[in-house]
Amino acid sequence: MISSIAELIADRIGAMPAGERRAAQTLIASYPLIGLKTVAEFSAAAGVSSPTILRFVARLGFQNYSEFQSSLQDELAAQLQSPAIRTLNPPAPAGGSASPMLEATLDNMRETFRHLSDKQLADIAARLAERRGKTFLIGGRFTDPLARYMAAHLAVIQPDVFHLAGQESMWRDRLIDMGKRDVLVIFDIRRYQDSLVRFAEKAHQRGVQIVLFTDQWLSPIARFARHVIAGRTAVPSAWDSSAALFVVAETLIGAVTLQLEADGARRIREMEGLR
Amino acid sequence: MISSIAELIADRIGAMPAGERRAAQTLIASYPLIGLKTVAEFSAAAGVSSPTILRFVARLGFQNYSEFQSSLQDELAAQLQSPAIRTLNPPAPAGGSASPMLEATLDNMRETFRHLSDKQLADIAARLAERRGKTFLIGGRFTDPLARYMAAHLAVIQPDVFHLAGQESMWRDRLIDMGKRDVLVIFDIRRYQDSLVRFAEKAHQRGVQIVLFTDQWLSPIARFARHVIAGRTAVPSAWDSSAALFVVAETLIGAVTLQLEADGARRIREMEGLR
DNA sequence: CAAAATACGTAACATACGATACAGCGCTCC
DNA sequence: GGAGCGCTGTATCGTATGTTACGTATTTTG
Repeated sequence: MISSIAELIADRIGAMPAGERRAAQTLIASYPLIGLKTVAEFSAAAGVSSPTILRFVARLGFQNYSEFQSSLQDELAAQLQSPAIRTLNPPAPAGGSASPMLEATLDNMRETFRHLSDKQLADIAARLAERRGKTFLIGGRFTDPLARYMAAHLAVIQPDVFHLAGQESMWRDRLIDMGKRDVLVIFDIRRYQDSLVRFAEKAHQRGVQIVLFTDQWLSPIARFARHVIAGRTAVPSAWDSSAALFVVAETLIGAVTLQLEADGARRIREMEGLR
Repeated sequence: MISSIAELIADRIGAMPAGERRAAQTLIASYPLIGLKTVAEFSAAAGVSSPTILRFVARLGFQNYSEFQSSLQDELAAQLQSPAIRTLNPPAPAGGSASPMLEATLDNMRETFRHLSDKQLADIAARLAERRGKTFLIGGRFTDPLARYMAAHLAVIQPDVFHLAGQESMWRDRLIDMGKRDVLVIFDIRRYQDSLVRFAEKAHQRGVQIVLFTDQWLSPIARFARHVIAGRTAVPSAWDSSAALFVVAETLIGAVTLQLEADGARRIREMEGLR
């Protein structure tokens, strides 16, 4: 079975005329980047004319050049997004690694943090630590526990931390307490909940700064969010995994704590005394 | 020093207007592929207009969109050519790693699963899937969200799943419903809560099978537990990490789901139909 | 060796793409 | 509360790009 364009080329390169073969070889040599550039650049790199390139992609079975490029991009996307399948060769059973679930989860975390700069985390932590206003947290059907988890920790080290629980109508009543100085932390992954989106929109209209934890496809709430954390959620299971978001949440909790300690927050010192 | 566009964005995202920030977040979320597509596609994905995308790349310092795309391609080329240096973010200065928090968490997970045999997980999953009795879940101050998370999932695929919330006196009243056929899942890490220990003991006396999620030093509840999952919790932070336990929980959820599907549970089939 | 078929490049064409001008809007700051 | 500024989207324009037609070169075959 042929799963990549590279294989497809290898399969048919024998039946190609000279010019197209040069195109094929050029593409393989720096796969797949040349294929993402323009026809003119591709043809120049291969030392042939533009039409030859087009005939080449046509011979591979594509209707036009765009379709060919889209395929390459999809392939690249699949590679970049799932590090586990990055290598063409099976990824070294290395100890026969027990759980594919665990492997996927670890990859998700690495990927999530790869797309998350230290600076971004520091910014969010600073915003949460800066105690001008209140902090609200809320989550969706399966992610609300993450909101609770974060709220439980933050509430220990600073005042005015509220987890929004219960019915939609209950949160809506809290909107009236929210303003520009406040922060709303929302967890929302597929399938995105309309109620949350509506709530986020209203909060946004009131000037509340939103920190969104979502998946890589971005909840529509991203539209209103000041900060977006996009975590990987794909695992070999019937469910999506929130583990990567969980780890980001823990990291943030740690950063906020550190920040407050550095600020010499009296609350922290008092707390130590109480232990 | 700034070596990748991703870093450049992270550096300047704070100083961007809302629309451009959405562009930035969209790009980071599926880096760098969206940036290789057309302006129209990029803008659609970000939910903004084309000019906003162009202003975004201009703000990053590029003369035009092509120059921006070329940079992305060069970056990608460098990345693809040397598979060893795959990471886009500063590739972990050998030990000093960007996020020691992440490294510690990943280690914790590997360690946790190393001490956790497949058979043990399978046994617990089987016990949870075998639907003779009820399933109760409860957690401590910071771990209760984990219990909620697990309950939220299990409740979807099987009946008689209850999360025990609220005051201690409230759970105690539920003891009367518990018997030999039932399972109680408890999350308890340092500092172990007396209330939970007392509750576990009483449940144990009633013949309830206890599945305990705890840390490597083992909560006193381990004494009464049928199954013990000991997760690593140490991280460079003021708090302990529950991430490893979280991943075990997700793994179990997946395993139970699979088991029930295999059993051909009618509920699962009906659920699919409802989607 | 001749004639036909295939391959390839040049040049003209049409489309879709990036770029720009402009107007409406919201926000901040007096 | 009003004036100014900055941000964003709509509509338009010019152009770079993919595409096609056609003529020449090259190879193949009888």
